[in-house]
Amino acid sequence: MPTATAAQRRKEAREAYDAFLAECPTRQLLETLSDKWMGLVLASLGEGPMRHSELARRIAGVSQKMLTQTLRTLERDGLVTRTVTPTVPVRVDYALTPLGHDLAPVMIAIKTWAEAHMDEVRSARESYDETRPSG
Amino acid sequence: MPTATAAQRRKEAREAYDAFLAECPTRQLLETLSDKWMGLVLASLGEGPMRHSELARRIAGVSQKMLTQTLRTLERDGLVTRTVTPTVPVRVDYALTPLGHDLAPVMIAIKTWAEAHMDEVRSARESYDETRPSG
DNA sequence: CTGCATCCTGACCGATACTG
DNA sequence: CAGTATCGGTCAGGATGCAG
Repeated sequence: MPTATAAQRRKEAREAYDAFLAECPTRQLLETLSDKWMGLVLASLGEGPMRHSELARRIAGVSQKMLTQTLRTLERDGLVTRTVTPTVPVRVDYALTPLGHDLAPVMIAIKTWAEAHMDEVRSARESYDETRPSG
Repeated sequence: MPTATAAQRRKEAREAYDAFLAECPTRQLLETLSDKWMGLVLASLGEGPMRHSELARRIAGVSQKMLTQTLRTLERDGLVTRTVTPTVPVRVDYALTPLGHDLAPVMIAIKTWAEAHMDEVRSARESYDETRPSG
């Protein structure tokens, strides 16, 4: 079809997606991105490539299992590359792909927002809890 | 201490918060914001105030329970206002607070990103799954 | 229409042990 | 060091029924 360029088709596809619809695949992607550790992992890797153990140290409280699971999902979704160096012991490096680099700033923005507005949220909570101490 | 203005103290507090630390309250706030329906609710209300039933319709697949729960959290955190009009039947309107208006664009950005890059993620998944069909 | 309480299932996630 | 597998407790969250 000579009139439909790749760019045009991409644009159409983009407009067809709507995360407000339950059946839309973007809904599932949005939920994946909203997973507990996604933001922190992406924010970490946004600072540069890291080894598995470095990530575990950077992101306090994440279990080895959850970290691996999160990284696997990110790898499958094309946001992160996994590079194994077959030394003894093995060394595994993770880095953002171009797609991952595109997303990372957005995830970092949420983290930054949370850190910047924590005080306001806190006082809002205090007001709310005072208003209804018992229900 | 006369040299520490309110603005300065606020700045210091902001710098002291770090979501990478497990004990930091922002970690919990980040998890709250990452909850399943937060993004979609904030994105909806970013378009303007809405009634409970309107939100339920806009956000396909959300249960009444989860919607109420999400809205309560948002209200408590000072991101959303809840206005009850004591008609029969009751009418309840939700709207973003200034703080909510500050956050909404960031949440919308994630939703938009997901919709814009769904195709790339999809093909990344296909490649990944082809590479390891049985593990 | 909006919201609360209850029940109940399944998924998430941490702990642990084992492989390369 | 990095990853997989298994077990088990916890809890998110859907369904339902009732209230204002």
